[in-house]
Amino acid sequence: MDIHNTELFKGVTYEECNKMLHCFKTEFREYSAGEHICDYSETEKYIGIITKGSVKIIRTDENGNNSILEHLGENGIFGKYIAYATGAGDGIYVECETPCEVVYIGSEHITKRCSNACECHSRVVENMFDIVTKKSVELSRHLYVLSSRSTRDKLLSYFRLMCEQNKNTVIELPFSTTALAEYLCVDRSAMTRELKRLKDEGIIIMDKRKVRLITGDDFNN
Amino acid sequence: MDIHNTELFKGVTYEECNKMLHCFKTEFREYSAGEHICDYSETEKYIGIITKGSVKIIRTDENGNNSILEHLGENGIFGKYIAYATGAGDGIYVECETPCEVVYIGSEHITKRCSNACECHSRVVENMFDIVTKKSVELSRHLYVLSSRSTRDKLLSYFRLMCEQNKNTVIELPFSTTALAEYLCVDRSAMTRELKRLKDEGIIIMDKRKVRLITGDDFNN
DNA sequence: ACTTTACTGTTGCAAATGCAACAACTATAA
DNA sequence: TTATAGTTGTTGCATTTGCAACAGTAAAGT
Repeated sequence: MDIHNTELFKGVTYEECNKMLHCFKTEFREYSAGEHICDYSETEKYIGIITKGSVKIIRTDENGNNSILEHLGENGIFGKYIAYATGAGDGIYVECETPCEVVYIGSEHITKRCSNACECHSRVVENMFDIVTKKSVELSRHLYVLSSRSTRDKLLSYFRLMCEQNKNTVIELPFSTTALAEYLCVDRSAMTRELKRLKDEGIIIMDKRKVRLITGDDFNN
Repeated sequence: MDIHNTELFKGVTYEECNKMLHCFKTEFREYSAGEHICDYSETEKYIGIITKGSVKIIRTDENGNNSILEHLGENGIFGKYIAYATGAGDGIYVECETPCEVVYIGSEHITKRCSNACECHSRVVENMFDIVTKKSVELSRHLYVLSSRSTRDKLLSYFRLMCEQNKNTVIELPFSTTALAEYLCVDRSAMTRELKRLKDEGIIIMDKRKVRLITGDDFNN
């Protein structure tokens, strides 16, 4: 994906974008699968935009256990403004998943205005706010799901959120059930058991990764 | 608190701030305790800064149950850029807690640059990013705590985060234990039971809202 | 001073959950 | 093809947890 078409430059013409990119002194780098891209603590002064491939944001806790905080594909963004909480002995780093290309931009270029006060620059700032806000909503959604006390309710609120987002009563899980259990922070086997109950009780219909929610008001479509 | 001293205008001189405030066409309003300030869905085009008193952000779910998403005191900010996830039938609104004063600013004034390209305006943008990022970190911290599977681990990771933040092995809970249970999304009585166990096992010492974590390496200070 | 509301501590019990372990299956790489 | 790693479904069991209920205390308002 061309950097001109990424979310950060949405609504900006090709020419304007080029001018800005030049003005921003961007850097470009390529990585191969498995490569360590950077430690998150180093990203205090720049953002990275993934224009090709995918990366993982990984937390390593004091005991050396890894957990994946996020998958970022094309158009994904990390670094300044996109922060994660860290515990005491924890480290967070960015790792290349599939061969990828990253464009780096110094964060001061985003906020500082050049003397021209170009209109397009305002647009970039707006876009950056959109991106950050979207991330917050994502976190907030996750929190919303986790605030349910039982596995059953976690599953149901997750399904409901997804259905609402897709404006549909059928959803396709974006990851494996193993990963879903991780997302919901519950034991996988216990979750499978609960899914079985939901199926048996006719509350959901599930086929592979397709899930249909059977609600009281529209069980016939 | 004077609007000039709020986080959004940090690092901006009094005069510059005045100019901007004039340029921004801010609005000012006062509310009395219990008053409904606004529905969160209306805040698509502005932000509100609390210069006096406090407000609550409240979610009402489809069954009419209320839950407090956040308390905001002086310097607190809500509206555009500060988003919350909503479920299907949920509504989110802002309610006055103690008599308060709110300054409203149209969000377009923050991102758009005026023709002067004043330095101070960049500073405001930076500050806004800081505020939003801080919120994200807060969400991320909450998520981190909730990702523990047991009540015990939730308590411990919460205590550890607090200790680290305060650079101390003693913390003072910022809310009642009832509210803590809500924050951890666990049953209050079950949590009290677990706290008792932690005390009995000598892992924590607790007196009212003061908690001391007894770790392996520094049990004597 | 009295009323009311909120907070805290406790307990019994049924139900939910994490954990461990195993087998079947799929996908991927060698 | 075989080997290897990852995913899924299942079950027994000990433990944790939510829930309901009650009593005592603290705080706040009238």
